[in-house]
Amino acid sequence: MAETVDPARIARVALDVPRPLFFDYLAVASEALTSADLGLRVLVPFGQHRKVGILVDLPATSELPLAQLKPLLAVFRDVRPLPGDWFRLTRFCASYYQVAPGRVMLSVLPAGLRSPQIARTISPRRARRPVLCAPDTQVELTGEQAAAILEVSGSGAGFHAYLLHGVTGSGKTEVYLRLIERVLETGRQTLLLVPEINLTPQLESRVAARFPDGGLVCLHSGLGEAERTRNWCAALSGQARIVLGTRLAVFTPLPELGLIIVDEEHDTSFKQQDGVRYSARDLAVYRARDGNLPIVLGSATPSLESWANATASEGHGRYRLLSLHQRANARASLPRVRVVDTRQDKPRNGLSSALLGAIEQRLAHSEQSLIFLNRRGYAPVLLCAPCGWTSRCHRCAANLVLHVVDRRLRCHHCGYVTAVPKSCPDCGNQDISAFGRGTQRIEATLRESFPEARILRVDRDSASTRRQWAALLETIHRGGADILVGTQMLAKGHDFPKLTLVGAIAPDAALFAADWRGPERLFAQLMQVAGRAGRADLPGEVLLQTQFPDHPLYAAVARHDYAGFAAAELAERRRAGFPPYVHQAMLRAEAVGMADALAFLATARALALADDDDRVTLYDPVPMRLSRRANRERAQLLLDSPSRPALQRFLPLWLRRLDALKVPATLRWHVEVDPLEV
DNA sequence: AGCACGCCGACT
DNA sequence: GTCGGCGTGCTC
Repeated sequence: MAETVDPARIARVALDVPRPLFFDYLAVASEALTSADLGLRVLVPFGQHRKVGILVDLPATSELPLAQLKPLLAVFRDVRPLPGDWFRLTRFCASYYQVAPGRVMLSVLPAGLRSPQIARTISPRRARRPVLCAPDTQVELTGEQAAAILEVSGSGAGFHAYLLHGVTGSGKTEVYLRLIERVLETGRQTLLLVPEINLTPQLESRVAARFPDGGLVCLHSGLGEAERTRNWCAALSGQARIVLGTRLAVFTPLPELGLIIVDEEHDTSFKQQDGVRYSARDLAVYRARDGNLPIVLGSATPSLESWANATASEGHGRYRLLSLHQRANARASLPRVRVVDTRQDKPRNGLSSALLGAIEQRLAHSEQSLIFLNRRGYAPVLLCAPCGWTSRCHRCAANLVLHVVDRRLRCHHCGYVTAVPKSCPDCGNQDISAFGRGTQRIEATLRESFPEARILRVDRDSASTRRQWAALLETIHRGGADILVGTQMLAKGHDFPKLTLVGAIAPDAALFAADWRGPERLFAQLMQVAGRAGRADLPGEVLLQTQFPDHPLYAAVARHDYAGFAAAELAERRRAGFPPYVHQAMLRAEAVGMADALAFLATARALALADDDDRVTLYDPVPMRLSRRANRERAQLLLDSPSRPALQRFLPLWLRRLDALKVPATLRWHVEVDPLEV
């Protein structure tokens, strides 16, 4: 029975619970609430506990009798209320990604504002308005850069999405900086999203250097809880003028937001992989449209989704394409890419004679080489040839990787570590051998071939902490290494002035991977790592070792032809019915037994009723590619639709039916919209 | 998600 | 007789 009372008697509160519900409380007389208080944090009794929630409404009536409502315990007024556009963003995120709104709203708050202890007073940052420093006069803009800046800043206010496609070294960052400068001049804030700040510390220092007192704050997981809270509050209060952050920063409240930039927009780390599975890039586009402001997506190798949006024929010009073809430093030319046919030039221990020769040349000239291999460890598996035993993780459907550095076998999926057996556990044979190659093994091979060279391995094992990573970077910049061996960690935007040779040892694996996004990722990786070679006045060279020297992907890399690659790949996607030509969602289940997981998915599939939209297709449940991880069996069910609205309408109806299902206690399931890993 | 309440096996 | 197993169900 609904009761009607004075408007401000009932406080509707969002809480971090998995159900799509808000909870009603009684406002206490001493704390009169008005609509100006919507967006404040409140403390409420919830079950046996107290929880922090967010005041989302002051409804006239409640679904529940008033007698069942508990009173609010406190209303926090230490920071100003969350603004209306923040509510629209979090609610859009909740509905698009099929998550409870309260979950989104509370999980994106910094920990300091989520804690149920009475919030400590948040010490204000020193309040200084930005003082703009003069633009670097040494930096001469290229014509393309100037045109891009003019187009973005000349379009006036209002929503425009731009795809800034710029080859490595073409000066995308300078374009960002000039745009930020103009936005600051108009008294508005900028949100600059980057993939992983740990990997690109130089962007942070560049922005800080350009706007030395420009109210720059960073938001990423490397910050302590207190600092993150402080920076978040500085953004909300308007003190911070530039927010530089990782995916979570897309939710930063910015009352005077005037521009959003997403750097390396193709990077998969913009997609949150657990909890609320959102794409920060896509939410950023929503946010720009909602706020009626420009957004710039920048990349040397845009995601095919964005590229399609920016290509007149495909995306009907939804995004405007801004191209930077020239390198900003005119003397620096693009590296020459050479394909090494490993059927002719058979690699010994992974390295072809062409590559060895090229490294030797660089050593003779005191230049650096980078050997790129996306495989950590010494060897991906240990093998007993006589009986066929292989080192397998007993908790995952994966091999244990041999790490020679610490004489251990490691599972890269669950973290299991064990000693290297002295003999085969099955047959006792003493002669078990390392099969395949990882970074450690290549490093060892290079030490044998070039005993006098200084070799540095850079992967998640050698740079597991921020400090180690910084130390490695410092060594590289100092010229303290002749040969770098590393994974894609090394591919991210770093300038290594003396680096003139890049060798990709085994790119073929990704070429025929089960994942249809493999080629897109491989192309981006190769372009990115190739971009490390030959800056300044030293010409660079890239060697790709492959058994398929005529493959169009490598030919496109050699021509530095992103557009050609993208057109071919999009044609293939269209033919095969993959995104961006269909929209996908993935229902995933994990349980102790595979049968439980598959049975749940089969039931779920049957719950799609005949009267549901027939433009939504549900495929058969299948075990995931890594079907067992950390002793949990995993399976998934793919859904797709040529119509995004049709899929969006179907999902909540369907998920409500799934919620009502009784499932085994150990079974966990979730749905992911726009999944990246299929 | 927590964290209750709620009905069946081995212990003092 | 009780302690406690974790199977369902609610939290305004």
